[in-house]
Amino acid sequence: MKDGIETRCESCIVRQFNSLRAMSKEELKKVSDSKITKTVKKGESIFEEGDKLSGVYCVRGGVSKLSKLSANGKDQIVKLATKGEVIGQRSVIAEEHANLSATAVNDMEVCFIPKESIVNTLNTNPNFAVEVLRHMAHDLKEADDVIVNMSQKTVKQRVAEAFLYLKNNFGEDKDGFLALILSREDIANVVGTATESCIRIISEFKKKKYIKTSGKKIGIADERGLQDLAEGF
Amino acid sequence: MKDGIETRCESCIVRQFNSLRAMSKEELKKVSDSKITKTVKKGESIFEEGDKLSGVYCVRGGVSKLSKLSANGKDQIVKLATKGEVIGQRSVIAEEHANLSATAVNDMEVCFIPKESIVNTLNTNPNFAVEVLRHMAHDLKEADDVIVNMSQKTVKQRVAEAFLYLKNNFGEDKDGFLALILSREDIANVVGTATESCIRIISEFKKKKYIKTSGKKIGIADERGLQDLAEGF
DNA sequence: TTTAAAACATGACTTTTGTCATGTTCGGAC
DNA sequence: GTCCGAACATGACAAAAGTCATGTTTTAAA
Repeated sequence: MKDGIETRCESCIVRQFNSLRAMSKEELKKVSDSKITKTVKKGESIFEEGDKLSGVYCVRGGVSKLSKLSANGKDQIVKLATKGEVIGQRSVIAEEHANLSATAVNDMEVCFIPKESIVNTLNTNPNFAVEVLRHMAHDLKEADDVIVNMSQKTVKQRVAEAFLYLKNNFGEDKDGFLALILSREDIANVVGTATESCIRIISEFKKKKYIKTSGKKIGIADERGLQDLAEGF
Repeated sequence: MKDGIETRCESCIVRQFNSLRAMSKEELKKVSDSKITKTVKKGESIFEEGDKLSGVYCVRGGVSKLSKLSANGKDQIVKLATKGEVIGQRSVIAEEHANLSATAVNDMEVCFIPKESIVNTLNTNPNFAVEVLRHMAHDLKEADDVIVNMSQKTVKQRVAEAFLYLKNNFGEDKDGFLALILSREDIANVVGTATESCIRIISEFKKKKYIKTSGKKIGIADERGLQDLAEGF
């Protein structure tokens, strides 16, 4: 992780997507003065499970995977955080060590915001607190939905869902391939399965024309078909 | 669900366990004046997935399961809420329809608190907002951990964990049986497996002396053994 | 450009888990 | 007490998923 170019939060577009937009001008100025912009290269870690975080990270660009190592040695990816999302919030608010590790999936630019600015604003600006609460409520709903999918859907259904999720949240390039490129292993870790099983299912989907591939790029060829599959038809 | 006996929030012990303790005397008085105490009999529903909630429910006694129906017709139990917990909070805060159904696992007493009292206090009392935020942060961590367990542990490990969880969170009776009695089907729905698989594993655990049973009561006989099993040894 | 490591891919086999069928036990209504 | 339905239990089998082995292709570094 390396320090990067200075920018002001006040004029940062990314802020529109996250709870920082509920801050007052003065609060934002304080945050901006105390923040540090950093670049994180693909594969590098932002923080590790168990770390004591002294602040949060606002994602300006790139994508981070939030994952947790399980006893069997596999890294379950719990969430993918992209432009506009704030990571590390939960640990800072709960005053706990990080429960998840954050790793750059591709080159990233993040702003580190010391926790004091966040905690102070939380304690004095109810608008901000409620805004953060709303975001957390949303994350919790998503997590609950993931629990249901993990426990009730087959691996094949979950892989299909993962592709639809990637399309809806990260979009496609001009040739119709998913804009976010993940390794087969990462896909397996999102879905919660063995890498080999994941690869096998990708091969099957390709054979059945649900998807197309080109190198490690994957494109959705039959969205309706994938949807039906994910729903269990 | 039936209306019950009047009590005042100000003197309710249950409040100590939840975010209501961050309310001021006056705020609490308003809540107390607007709340309705209800009794819910075992098996009855408090609210259903998709309902528009007009308030939250504070659990005074008994246990509620929060579950979601999946496409395959099974009801995944996402959380068990007990004395002191507030349910429906997430939906009210996010201003969304309920994502989960709440059903009484045994006879319950709950207080319905209209959302206005909650929302007003959130917007004006940062202490309360932060307190709610902390609880939500805790729930989110738990949900993340469940995701990892669901995707990386075997059914056997998850059943073992479920028993340890029930012991730690609901305790045991004088004879060493788990105080919270769940049907085999409910256990299966917590663990995310077929009822038959769950029953089979219970039989196996009994044979191997990890647990003892008496009717539908289950007692932990070898906690260390169950822990090792849950960790994958 | 060569080359070694990592990522991708597939076959063969095992283990885990789900499903269907069937039977038993238990608890409450009558 | 008798009866009925729900919950519990178990066997037999099928399907899903994991593991191990092995080979191929990419990628990135020397």
